Amino acid sequence: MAELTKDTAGKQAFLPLMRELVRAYQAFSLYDAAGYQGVALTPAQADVIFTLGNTDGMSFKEIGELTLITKGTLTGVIDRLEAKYLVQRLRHETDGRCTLVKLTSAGEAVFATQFPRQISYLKQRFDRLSKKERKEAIAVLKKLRALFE
Amino acid sequence: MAELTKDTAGKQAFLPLMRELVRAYQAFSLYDAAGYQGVALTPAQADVIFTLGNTDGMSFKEIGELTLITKGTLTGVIDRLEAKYLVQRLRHETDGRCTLVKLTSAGEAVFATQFPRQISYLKQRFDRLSKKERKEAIAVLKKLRALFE
DNA sequence: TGAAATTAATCCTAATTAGTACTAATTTAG
DNA sequence: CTAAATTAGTACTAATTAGGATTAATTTCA
Repeated sequence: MAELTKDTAGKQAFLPLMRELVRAYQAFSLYDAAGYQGVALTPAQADVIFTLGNTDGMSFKEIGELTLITKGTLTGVIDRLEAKYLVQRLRHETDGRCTLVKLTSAGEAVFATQFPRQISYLKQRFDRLSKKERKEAIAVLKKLRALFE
Repeated sequence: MAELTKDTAGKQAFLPLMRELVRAYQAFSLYDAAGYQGVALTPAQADVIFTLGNTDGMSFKEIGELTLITKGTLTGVIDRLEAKYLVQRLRHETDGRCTLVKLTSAGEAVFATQFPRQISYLKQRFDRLSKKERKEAIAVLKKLRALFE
């Protein structure tokens, strides 16, 4: 294949696939975010609450790995959750570098009501796919993800 | 199906699919963003430059529809591109409410070099899929997108 | 042991994002 | 024709994002 130019670059065969990936994710993301309308949680905050639910707390590092929120951002997200008394920072028992983040009882209560609520909301749409379709979609998405790792 | 609780919600069969969708998009997005390292363009700025390339300019509204950047954000993105002398705001001929955004000659030059560069960079990975795999992936992504519209 | 390297979190900056309110221009209707 | 509704863009706020510098604590290893 010859070098691409500004005129040929836009005609590459992979571009429709790339656009569909972006559109599919964005459609999902908008739907998900709409589920938090009227709840006093942003998607990032809900992600943290849902990650901490049913656990005894996690370090920033662990939360970051599970939610894919980077450290600098996470400090701010936890700050705002702490200001709402939904999580608390605790000293780590053995490693003084770590901070343990844990749901407060108010945070547990929010988790207990909002987590099932959001999952039900998402389930409405995802359950329109058959088991076979879900499996096929997972296989395709894994293949796509593997392209970039 | 009974009401979900905080204990059953996390066990829904659709969740692995949802996670794969998020991970696949994020892997792509990180790879794409890495392609702009060392170029003085952010992904959003590049998106606008690439959208305006090979055109005679577009209104904010048109750019927003194509890039999915909302109007409030777009004002800032265009501000920064204008500060770099890569685009210019022009008065719309017939509709005084519109502003026409157009690449400057510097902007055209950036488009002519960076657009093929980024497309080649993305193509390296996407071309690891066969034509058949791409078609299958598009079909799956369209089905996913349709769930949320 | 003690210096060097690593790790965890915070602080800071610049940019993007959504959303609301606002101004100006245009279009629509009565 | 004129008042009302719509449309386009800007201004502003709060939150998220990445990335780099910094500080404190821990681990490694010579």
